[in-house]
Amino acid sequence: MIRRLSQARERGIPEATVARLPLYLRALNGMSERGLATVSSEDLALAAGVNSAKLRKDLSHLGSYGTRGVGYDVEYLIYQISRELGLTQDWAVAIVGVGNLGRALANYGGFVSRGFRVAALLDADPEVVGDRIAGLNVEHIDELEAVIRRRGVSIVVLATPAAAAQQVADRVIAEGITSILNFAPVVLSVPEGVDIRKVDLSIELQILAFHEQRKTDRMTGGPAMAEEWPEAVDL
Amino acid sequence: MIRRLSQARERGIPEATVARLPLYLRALNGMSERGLATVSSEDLALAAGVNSAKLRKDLSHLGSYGTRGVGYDVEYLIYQISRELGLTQDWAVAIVGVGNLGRALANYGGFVSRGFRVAALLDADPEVVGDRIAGLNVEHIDELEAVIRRRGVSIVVLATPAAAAQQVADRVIAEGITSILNFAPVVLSVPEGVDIRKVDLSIELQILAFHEQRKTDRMTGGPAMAEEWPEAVDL
DNA sequence: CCCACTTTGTGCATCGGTTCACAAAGGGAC
DNA sequence: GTCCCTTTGTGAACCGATGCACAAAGTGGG
Repeated sequence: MIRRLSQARERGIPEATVARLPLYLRALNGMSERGLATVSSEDLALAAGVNSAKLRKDLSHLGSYGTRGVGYDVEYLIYQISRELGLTQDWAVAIVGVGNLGRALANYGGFVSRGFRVAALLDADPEVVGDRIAGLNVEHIDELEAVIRRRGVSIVVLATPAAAAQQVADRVIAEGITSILNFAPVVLSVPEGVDIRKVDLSIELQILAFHEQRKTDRMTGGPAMAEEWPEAVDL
Repeated sequence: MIRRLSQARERGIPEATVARLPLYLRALNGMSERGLATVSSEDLALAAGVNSAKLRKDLSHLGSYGTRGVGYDVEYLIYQISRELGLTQDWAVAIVGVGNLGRALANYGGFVSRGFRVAALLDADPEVVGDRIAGLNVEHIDELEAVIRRRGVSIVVLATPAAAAQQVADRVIAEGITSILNFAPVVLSVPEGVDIRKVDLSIELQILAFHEQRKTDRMTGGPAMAEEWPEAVDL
């Protein structure tokens, strides 16, 4: 008996595909709310802002869930993607660092929506420890290990100052955490097997500035005035 | 006369390289503060969390700024990368949407550090209009076009609710803005030539959840119990 | 039952990015 | 000046991702 299924799904969905699945899921949820029963790859791709061939190939990595001539069943696809992403279980998230950003994250609605639950807020500043934010008590960083264990936290969000991030990371990793979302502007060094995702506002701005400069250069000076640095004559 | 320079720099640094330059810049700034005069690709790569061959290739796209046998001059390289990224001029940034996130962004120190200046805060809620945040007056969204023009804003940060983002984007684009950093969880549709960068907290979490699930699966159930969805028998 | 039409799933060419490995280039000792 | 050591800059192989284009599979009408 030939196990056709495994052909597509057997261990390993491309990373680029994984990064787009949440996008598809969001688009599908919108369609579900609007009462759509099925959707074609063309329409879904449009809503998600990608090319339809790419969408089909992405979905084909999960399995063969479409119907030729018809499209994809919206609810069924939502279920499949959710399951693949692990959103059918719920994840307890701890936010470390309750400054402006940590507060914003704690209050961010889209967080809880699907699968994620803010289970703890921690900070080192005695001034904010004990505050009630988004229905949670802010706890002292000394409690970090205990809180992680007690609440079954499996994802940690770092919203601390840069100087504290590595230290906190080391502690949560020692406690068995292997998934970290880091907002602090530092390169964390972590052992094999720990997943770090980094969100860095100033890097995003710098990338924009690069392109913006290119655009305005093209308008005005142009390529000719490319070499206007002080010294540095190169051949 | 052969223009060897253009070989490397002529129009176009790979996108992947551009995304890493800010990382190098941050590492270099740290070294500069610690008084280091030169740095090898090996050391800089380590500090930035990348492979040294990749670092060298990245830098080679800007020009030939290293010295064989020695390494790179820290200050000089900072200057070159800054210039390439367009950080030698300063950019006026407007933040639209002064909720929790907008407030966090306005107060974020690393923002101003190099080249960026928060020049305006705008919101639709009359409750917050007039508030003073991070030394700025919050202005009403009706003033959007006027403020952009008056303050010479060239980068807009969207921290509005999802429902408002597209509308605000349309307005700022009409005003000539071509660089947008979007925190709202929507796919913006924009004309050719407008650069959008998207930061999406819930997508990052979902990607983490995917990997976390894989890891715990491997520990417990394993690959055998991969097909446990209700209906759906596939061949 | 057959035909025309729609839409998926995928083989294949292509592209951009990463990594290896090494020749070329510079520094310093003698 | 010559030799040895260090480190850059890059050619070339490799790898993953993208997009085209089409065969396969399904629907609906007559």
